[in-house]
Amino acid sequence: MSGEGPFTHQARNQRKSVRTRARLMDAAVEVFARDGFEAASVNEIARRADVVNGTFYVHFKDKDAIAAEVAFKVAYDIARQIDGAMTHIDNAAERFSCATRQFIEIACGQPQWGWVLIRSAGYAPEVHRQVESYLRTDLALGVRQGLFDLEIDAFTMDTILSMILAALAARLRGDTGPEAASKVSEMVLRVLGVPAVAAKAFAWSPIELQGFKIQTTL
Amino acid sequence: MSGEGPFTHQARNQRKSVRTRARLMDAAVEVFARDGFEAASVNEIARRADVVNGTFYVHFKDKDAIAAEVAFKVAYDIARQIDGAMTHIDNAAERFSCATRQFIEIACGQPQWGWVLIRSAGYAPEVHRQVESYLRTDLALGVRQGLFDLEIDAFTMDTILSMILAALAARLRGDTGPEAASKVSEMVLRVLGVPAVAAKAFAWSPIELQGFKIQTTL
Amino acid sequence: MSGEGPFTHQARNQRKSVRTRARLMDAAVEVFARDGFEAASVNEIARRADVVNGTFYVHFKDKDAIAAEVAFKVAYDIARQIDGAMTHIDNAAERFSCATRQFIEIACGQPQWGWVLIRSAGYAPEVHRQVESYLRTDLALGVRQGLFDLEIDAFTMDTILSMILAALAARLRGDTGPEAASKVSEMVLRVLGVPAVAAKAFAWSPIELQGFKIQTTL
Amino acid sequence: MSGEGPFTHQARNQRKSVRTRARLMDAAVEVFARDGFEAASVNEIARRADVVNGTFYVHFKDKDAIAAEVAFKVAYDIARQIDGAMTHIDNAAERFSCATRQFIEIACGQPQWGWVLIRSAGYAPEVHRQVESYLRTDLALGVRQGLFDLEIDAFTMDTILSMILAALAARLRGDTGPEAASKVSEMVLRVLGVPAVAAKAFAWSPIELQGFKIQTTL
DNA sequence: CATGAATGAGACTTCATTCAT
DNA sequence: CATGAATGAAGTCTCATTCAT
Repeated sequence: MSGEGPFTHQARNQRKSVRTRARLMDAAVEVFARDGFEAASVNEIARRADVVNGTFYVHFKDKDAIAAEVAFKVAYDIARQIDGAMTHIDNAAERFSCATRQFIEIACGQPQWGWVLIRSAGYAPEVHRQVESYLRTDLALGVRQGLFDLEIDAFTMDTILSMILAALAARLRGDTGPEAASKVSEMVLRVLGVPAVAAKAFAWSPIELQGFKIQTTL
Repeated sequence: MSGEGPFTHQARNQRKSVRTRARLMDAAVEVFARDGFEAASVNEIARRADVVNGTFYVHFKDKDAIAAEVAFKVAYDIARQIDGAMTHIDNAAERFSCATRQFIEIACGQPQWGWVLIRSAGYAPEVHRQVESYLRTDLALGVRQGLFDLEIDAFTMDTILSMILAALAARLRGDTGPEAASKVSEMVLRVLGVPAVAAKAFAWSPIELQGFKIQTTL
Repeated sequence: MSGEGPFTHQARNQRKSVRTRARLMDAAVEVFARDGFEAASVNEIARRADVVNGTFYVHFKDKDAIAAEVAFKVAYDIARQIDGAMTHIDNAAERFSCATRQFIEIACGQPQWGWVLIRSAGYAPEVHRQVESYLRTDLALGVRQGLFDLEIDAFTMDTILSMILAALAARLRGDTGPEAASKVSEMVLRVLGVPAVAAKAFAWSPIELQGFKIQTTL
Repeated sequence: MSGEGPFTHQARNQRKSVRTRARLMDAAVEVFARDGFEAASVNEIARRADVVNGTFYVHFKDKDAIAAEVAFKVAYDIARQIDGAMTHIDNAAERFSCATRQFIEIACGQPQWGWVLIRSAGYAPEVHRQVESYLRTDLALGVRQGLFDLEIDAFTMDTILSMILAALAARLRGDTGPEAASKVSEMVLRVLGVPAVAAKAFAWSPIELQGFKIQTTL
């Protein structure tokens, strides 16, 4: 067991079964992040959780089960934190920019969670759909506010999400610095029809990136 | 062997060794496209190529080797064809739009090649870099022509490529129709700073999509 | 727990420990009957008994222990009931025919018990020996009465028992109807030396098949 | 590898693949005979055949596949040998008695093959059906010859086969001596309606039990 | 070159059983 | 007594890879 992951931390005062389950989930995050779903092995997850092979199956039916649960929890927690921190922002462009930048920074702060989000597309597509639904709310708002002039359909959502995830991946790979979040925000705002100058302003405005800790819900 | 794939076709008059190699590559395209790199098995590739598994290793060092070669060839051939068909276009926005739309349509016409391109990110990153270098030429041209106002750096390239591949994937999944190519072209042109009206014009202008056949080079 | 099995029924007014044990035995009957001894799992037995797997080992040393006990009780109860219902019959051929036919019908009425009897040969051979000892009494009587002319040794017993169990299995599989009991009775009586006409008469005489309920003894 | 089994012997001059396959089949006979189908493990079969685990799957799809093939070959070879040795016998009672006695003795001479035949009921029912079909020919002949007066239906066949296999099992367990074959022949002939004296005569007549070697066909 | 049998590591999964609570 | 989490051995099966022919 390499330290204590977020799930384990959250479960520290619960009964043993819950703690073991949490250790398995933290281990799964690490393994899925590093190897991807296909190459990840239940054995490796169990080893990292410091339990024997068979214990895994006491808690999860199979690899798919833990993968889905992990991906969902990761997405949910990040989304919830971002959302909670933006209740006071009304302008859709600002909301979008803020959410995107926070999303990327939070995910970078916990690189394994970031990779899980990126890779979950293959095995837990509902996670991306959930992220899209969060995004879509603000984009639709922007259309109503007259800020955006692009039709927000499934294809648009898909494309925009792929831009954000590409930026996240570049950050996680170390190919780019923290400016990536603003860069991709600016690019998306341009796509949405925000004039170049305004797009730059929204995307690069100083925001207070809350030093969110990953705080899981079980 | 299910018919004759592009590589096999190209090798039809060569000596046996070359033909076997080509059959293995066609088989690999099918298998990687269908199963992805991890889930693909050498045995399955060999079976589809109508050779025994040992023969595989006469021609390729391992699974990674054939994967890289296949992805590279696929990307190279598609890029070369697109490029060759655009020698007469000077306007960078027009070139980009044309290239993107043709790229997507060609890849859709040979869905397995399309999937290989998308999935190769994981196991043959140099393929994406090559595609990017093709794109970059036109984007840099656009900047020189004063059409684009975005700095064309590695991050920008990466993001734009992810948009195009997202559109291709949506097409291949059947989530969208042929309009996806123009849609994503328009979105990228907006990103690049082309005014909305002009972006729409470039992206949706009728072009003659050459009925390119996949024609491989060995 | 699917309803209430015979053992559970019998234990309904006893203290909890006894009831748990009975539930495990009823569950074991179901599982052994359905899956056979090898394929049966303690986990499955416990699940059906609505206890956790650890509880199993409070009551039984291992799988063999419950298997033996279940098989023994099943055989004992059926035999006792048949025997009790024949106190008024003196003729050995009639006794045999009656016992065989009732045995098969009772076991068919509770198919799981039937399968346990058949399959117990593999893991609880003493059960068959017990059934044989019941049979042997009547066959020896028949010899003394001059009805049977076959030496009643262990081999004979074994063969006759296999005939009866084959008939029971055919009934349980649904390969044959209720006439199987009389058919096999007739066949055995022929083996024992009863003239064909008499054998037929004994085997097919109407008897009142008591609607025995399975009533267990703990 | 404990010596050389019949299949291996037969394959001794064939190419390696055939020999390995034969070794696996001989090993499977041993393991199925000793443990039964359920308890038999592919690992154990491979170990006895002196090949590694994975080699098993080069030759057989799974445990069912080798079990079915082994059971079928065993039954076929024994039946063929018995049949070939009785071309000169016309009387059905004599044929039946001879076949039964030879069957038991041959199977006893290769105890593992005997156990496979007995146990194959559970996993390769077609084997028993095949044996029955051999038997049925002679029984039907007996009816036509006026020797037997019992209707030869599926249930009758099933019961008679169970008698013969019970005798074989008793022999294999060592519960009885060579007289078991004649004893069970006599019992079956009585079932079939042959008068007691004649049944004894047929069943105990001296026959020359060919010292058949198990000789397999691949 | 091509064959194809063999390998052996390793993946997934089940299960009888133990033991601290 | 009952719980139920944990164990670890064992089993099934796949697969990349090697090598003698």
